[in-house]
Amino acid sequence: MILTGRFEPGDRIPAERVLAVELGVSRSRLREAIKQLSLLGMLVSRQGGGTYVTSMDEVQPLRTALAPLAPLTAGKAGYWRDIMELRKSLDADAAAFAAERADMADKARIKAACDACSSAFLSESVDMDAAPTRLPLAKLDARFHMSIARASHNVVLYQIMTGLEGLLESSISDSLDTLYRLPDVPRELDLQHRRIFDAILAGRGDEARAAAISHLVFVEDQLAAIEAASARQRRSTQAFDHLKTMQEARP
Amino acid sequence: MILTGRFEPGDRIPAERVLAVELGVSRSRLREAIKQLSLLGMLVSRQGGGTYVTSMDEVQPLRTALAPLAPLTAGKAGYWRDIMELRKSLDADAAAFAAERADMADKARIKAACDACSSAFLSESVDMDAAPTRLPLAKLDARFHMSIARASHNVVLYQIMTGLEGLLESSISDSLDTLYRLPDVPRELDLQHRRIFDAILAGRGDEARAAAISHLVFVEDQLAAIEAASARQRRSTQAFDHLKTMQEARP
DNA sequence: CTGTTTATATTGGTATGACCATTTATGCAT
DNA sequence: ATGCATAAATGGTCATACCAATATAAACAG
Repeated sequence: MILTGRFEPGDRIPAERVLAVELGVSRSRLREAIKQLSLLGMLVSRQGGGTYVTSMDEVQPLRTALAPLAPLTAGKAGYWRDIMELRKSLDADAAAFAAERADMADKARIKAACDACSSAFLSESVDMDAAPTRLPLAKLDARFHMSIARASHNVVLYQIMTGLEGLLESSISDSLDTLYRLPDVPRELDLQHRRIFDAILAGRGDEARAAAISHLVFVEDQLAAIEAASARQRRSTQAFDHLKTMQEARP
Repeated sequence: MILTGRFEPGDRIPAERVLAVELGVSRSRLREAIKQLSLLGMLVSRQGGGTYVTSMDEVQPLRTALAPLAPLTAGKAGYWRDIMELRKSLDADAAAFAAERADMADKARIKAACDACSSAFLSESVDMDAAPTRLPLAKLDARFHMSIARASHNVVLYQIMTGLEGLLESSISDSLDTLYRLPDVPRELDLQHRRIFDAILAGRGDEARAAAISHLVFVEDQLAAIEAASARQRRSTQAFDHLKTMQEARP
């Protein structure tokens, strides 16, 4: 029905009880179908409010479809390395395409996201936990990259990068939080962001690509260092526990 | 429960009526949850048989999750161009990583897929519709690229490429079928495949990357030509119909 | 007449019980 | 032990009722 145009994005579909009799099925069966479409992000239900057709422009099937799978990857070491490995290519493409195709609205969005990152990154050092309304730094950073992906005018690329972002976040949210609290890292990240943004603004695709790659390499290295440190910490703790157990066992 | 290891891949989970009381929810609610996990490919139900946990090794969440969404992309022109644009990067990465990391089993799989393509491509010209058991050429071609993706040892890359393959197929299956029936195209495709395979076998990453890119560019060009031709055909047919209508209207 | 508050109706979320179709297990006769 | 018919188990569907959140309509105060 959505495909045939009976329901436009944003429309509210008939109530379950109504649609069920219209389709000649029970409400249970209809609900199971709606659940599936909701999982794909095509429908969204609000209790008491109704069920609405998602705007296809902003449907993010990858993200929504992958979300329930995230726990599977939480534990896996190396999973985030796979993601970052891909992002080096995808972000590079996105930056290059954005440099070639971004219109004024795109550039404005990128600038806004970049500025938001700057102010957050640079003010973080002075007033630590200031406004609770402010988004987490990781979210702002992700938003900047997503604005570039959107400016690439490649919907598949945009959706995949959105999905990967969600996966990465659920995979190593702790390390991501740590990343922005390292000394001098926010300043460096902001510099790299500006370099990418300037290249896109100037329409220099190759330069944007190179800047994106070096940015991702930097982030990857930092994350690797954080992971290694936390692993070292774990081993140390375990060793200490072991030692304590031995001492207690010998009173 | 799957994550905590209570249910191993291949196990049969308790009956709905049993599991529902164990979890303290109604059977309807449990069924909706099972439907979602089934959509993700983690569970598979057989009426009368039971519900089983899918082997996580071969779970292809993207493909299964995106399948219902495919019709949305069928009509959109330019959608396949977005996909191909990405594949140029992803296939290049996959080939390069495969050249660096493929073990003997990987190489054997790639060789098998490549040989299957060769025999199918080259025999097609002599005996058209020979064995009905033989897979469509597009499937064989896709399998070759997937074997490379798997050899990259990057599970995220593998899943994304699998998903994109399914999307591309459902997006322009007609044009894909036409592609392998063009004169001299199968021979050229096979040559390019062999070039990629040889580079991977020899462990030359850069060469594999370059071969993959030029291969994708070739395919993209051919598909563009096919699409353009079919569009021309459509316009011509419409014009003819219009003409006929005018003539019939003036008896 | 207007804006606010309250009451009612609508709607999604859940629970329960029943029945059907298919598969699997059981038991009987050979 | 084997083969077949019957019974049990299991997923698929339907119908009904009730709960919770929301939206709409009615009532009310200004």
